[in-house]
Amino acid sequence: MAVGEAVEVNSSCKHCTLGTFCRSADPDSPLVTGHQVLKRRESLYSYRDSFSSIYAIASGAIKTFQIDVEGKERIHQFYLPGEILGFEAIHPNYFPLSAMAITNTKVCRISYERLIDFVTIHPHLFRRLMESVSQRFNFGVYVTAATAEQRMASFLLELCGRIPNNLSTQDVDLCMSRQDIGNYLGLAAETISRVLSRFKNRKLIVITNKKINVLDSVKLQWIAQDGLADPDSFS
Amino acid sequence: MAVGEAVEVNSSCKHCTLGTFCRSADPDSPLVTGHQVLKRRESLYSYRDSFSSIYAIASGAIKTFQIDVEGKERIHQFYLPGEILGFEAIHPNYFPLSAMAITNTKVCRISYERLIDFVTIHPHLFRRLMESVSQRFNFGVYVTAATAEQRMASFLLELCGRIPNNLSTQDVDLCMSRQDIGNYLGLAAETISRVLSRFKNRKLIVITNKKINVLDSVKLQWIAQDGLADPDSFS
DNA sequence: CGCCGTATTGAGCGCTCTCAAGCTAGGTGG
DNA sequence: CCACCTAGCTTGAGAGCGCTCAATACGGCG
Repeated sequence: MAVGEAVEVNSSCKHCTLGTFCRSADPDSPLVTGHQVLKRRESLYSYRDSFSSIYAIASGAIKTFQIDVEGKERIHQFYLPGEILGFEAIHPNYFPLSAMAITNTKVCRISYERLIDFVTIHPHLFRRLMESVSQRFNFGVYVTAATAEQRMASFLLELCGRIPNNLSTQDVDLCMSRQDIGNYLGLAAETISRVLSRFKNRKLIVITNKKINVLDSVKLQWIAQDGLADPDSFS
Repeated sequence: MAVGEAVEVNSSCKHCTLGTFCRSADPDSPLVTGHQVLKRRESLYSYRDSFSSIYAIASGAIKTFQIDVEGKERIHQFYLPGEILGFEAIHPNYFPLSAMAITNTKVCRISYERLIDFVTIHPHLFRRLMESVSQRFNFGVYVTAATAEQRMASFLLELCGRIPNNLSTQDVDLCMSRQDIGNYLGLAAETISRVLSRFKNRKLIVITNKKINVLDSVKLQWIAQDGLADPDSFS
């Protein structure tokens, strides 16, 4: 997509970190310098790619990850609509993690140099950016929790809160595979499957294919906090 | 310390994220609005404290953590001289984690509102700040690694790279307790002790009290990457 | 309808945890 | 200056959670 092309607005834009900044600039120097449409499994950038832009998710979802010598994938983070990825690349000046679409995805490219200019002119954009960074620092604080149930409960609750337009905050679209969740939480895919089944049997959630409906977020919070099974749990 | 007081320079300042910005302002409106000296175990801020400032470490070290219902501590991050903490509090507008000195420590307080003003005037400060944020995002990517040895090796190597003035990059001052390291890596303190002993027996490191000397960073990197013991390891 | 990737479920093993007992180092007071 | 005291570290033994390997079930897509 050519630089300066008009930026269309879609439903997720109104929840985006950038707010209206991506559309408020003059046509010759927009903040968002292009879009990219990715199919599932397509790469946004790869380990050691040179850095010049960060990206905002317009729709879909992206995972950032490393591959170890044995070929095992360690997922560093998932990114959902409205969220920004690529900050990791600023300091080393290359991407230290690879990024791949886990579903059909559209991203907005933000030139880092242009972002610096914008921030200087618009203090409010700096606020938005730091809020996004701040939120990101709070993601995944639970990945070292003692038990698999603690990690999974925390993960589900966090996802509920991150999904834009989630009125009920009860329905989660599990766009990532069990393997991906496992690679994020430091657990085997089979363990993810088992824990979800246990949650289902305890009537804490309903699983319908890739969608999860949280029935009892209070008990999930208990589990997330201390890993103790609730009194009336007969796995 | 009164606002506007002259900011003294110590050895760690020249490696600080803020660079010279903390001293470059006019006396009526400095970026650093005060200092705080903490003894070991003293609290810098606590969970749910209201947010108005972030902090730069001048000397010493700080840990940020949560306490669960069972009283177990989960450490989110360690902060060393020159590093900045408190970003997590921007979005919720309160501190979602507690912060405590793990050794005698001195911090510089940075008013967030003043930081916003400064960034607008000084694009270079924005660059420094984003570099710091970027670095921080790359910390601890290994905490979900499969084995305890992988996590510990990665942790040691990361610490080597983070210590300011570390010419050899081989000596690490382990200012935190085994328990703290365990709470950070999601392992028991006993496991930390055992892994360090194994590294010592394999002649990968030398442990003298709280100091660690890395003898074979190459093998540590192998362990960090795939958890495989090297051929000549007789734990 | 049949294929293939993904998810589920089971059995057995192994790494890490827990519990517990020494050990070490640093600080305190006689 | 040394004995004591305490907190932290080390090391051992046994148990348990999650991993691996494997078989089966499911579901999307041609």
